[in-house]
Amino acid sequence: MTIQAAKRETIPAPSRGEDTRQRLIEAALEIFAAYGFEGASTRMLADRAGANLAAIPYHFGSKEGLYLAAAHSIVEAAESEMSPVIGKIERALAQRKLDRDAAAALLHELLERFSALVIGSPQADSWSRFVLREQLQPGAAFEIIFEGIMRKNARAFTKLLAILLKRPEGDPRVAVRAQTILGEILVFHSSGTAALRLLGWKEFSAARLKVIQAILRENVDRIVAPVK
Amino acid sequence: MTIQAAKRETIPAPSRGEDTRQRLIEAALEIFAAYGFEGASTRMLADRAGANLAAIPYHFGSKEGLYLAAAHSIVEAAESEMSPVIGKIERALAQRKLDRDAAAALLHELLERFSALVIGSPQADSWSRFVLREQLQPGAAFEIIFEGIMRKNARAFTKLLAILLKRPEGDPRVAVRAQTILGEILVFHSSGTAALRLLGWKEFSAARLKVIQAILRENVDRIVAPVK
DNA sequence: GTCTATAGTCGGATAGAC
DNA sequence: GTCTATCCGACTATAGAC
Repeated sequence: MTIQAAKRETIPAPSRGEDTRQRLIEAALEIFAAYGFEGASTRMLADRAGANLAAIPYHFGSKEGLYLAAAHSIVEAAESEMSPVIGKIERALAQRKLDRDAAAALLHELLERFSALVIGSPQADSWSRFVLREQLQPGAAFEIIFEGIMRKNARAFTKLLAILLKRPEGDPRVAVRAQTILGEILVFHSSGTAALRLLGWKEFSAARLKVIQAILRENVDRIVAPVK
Repeated sequence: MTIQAAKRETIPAPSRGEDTRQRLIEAALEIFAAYGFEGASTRMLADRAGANLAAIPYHFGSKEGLYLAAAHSIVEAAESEMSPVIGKIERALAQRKLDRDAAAALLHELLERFSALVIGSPQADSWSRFVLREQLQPGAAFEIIFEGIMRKNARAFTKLLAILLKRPEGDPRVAVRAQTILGEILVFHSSGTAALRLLGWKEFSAARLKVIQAILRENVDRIVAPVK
């Protein structure tokens, strides 16, 4: 193995420019999520990244270019986080007719992973807020995120749900129900401030995430339970 | 009855200043909801209200003063919309021990009213977005809204839920479940853009609100159903 | 690639006539 | 109370030295 080949396999030593670029994207995720596009100034962004103001137009063309680059980085991160479960579900759906128990197990795994991502991980806090803001005022970044993550995940989720509810996949009632279940998770972010206050909590610790996940699981089991 | 007394009972002829003030608040609800505090400019606000730029500092002291006045107006509107149900629930809780069926009926009424408010009414669209943005970045307006509406409504909701779940009111598992159920409704706003696309809908029409409400009701009934 | 300096724009708020 | 005109600060983007 040549030194060149070895280098390609390990983390490549980032050039100075590439490093600045990366730090700017990380700063952008935090700052845009916290203050919104207009609320964030290029000075804030550069300061947080430890970079120069002029580095933004240099690397990304404009403030908006940096914003879109941040959206892309969310897609990449969410993709790598969710793709193991999504892949497993897609393979299961393609290969054989899923029975109830197998479908329920996959559904639980999907929701647990998703709730941990949305509620638990401190890094994902910025992602959720960024996405939430973009939904409030959808622009080019919304297209990137919707096509990059949401469509594929929702599709896998809806298919599993259709099996459990014994309804055709295209039934709008299945899709609506999928949204309501996702809402049970997302509320802890979109209304997180109010939720924490009403619960008398200071933050969503790991222990509390477990409490939430247990209830989410119970709710879902009851919602998809066969009618007797 | 004197003319003066008659005037007091009908809508009072608004003075020119009071009228401008009111139009500015209405514009503020729309514009701040759509673009956020920083994204909205005083020029946009004045134009939408058909008022002069200088009217904002004159009537409200500053752009922020107008923002807080808009928050207050949301509290008043939500109060008048929800208070009939909330009052009914509070009276029922105070006067007698509620049985399951009565509690369930009140819960359905509360959720139906709330979902119609959040998803259905076109005016409420601005309110929800305004509140959502304020949760993303809580400031003085959040206090006004939280203390003015959220606490009282959540309290009534949680008490009903505690009865149906046969658990003490203070049980965090009851409060968490309350949040998840609210999430089923709120998701159609906070993630409305994505939800509409995934459902293949253009907007939430009255007929579609009915579909959503039917599913919400079914979900809630299953969630609070007694364990067999 | 990174820096300083600055151009050019737009924002919120004010002054003062009416 | 309402208007026009204007100030002043903050912003994004660029130019050009290093």
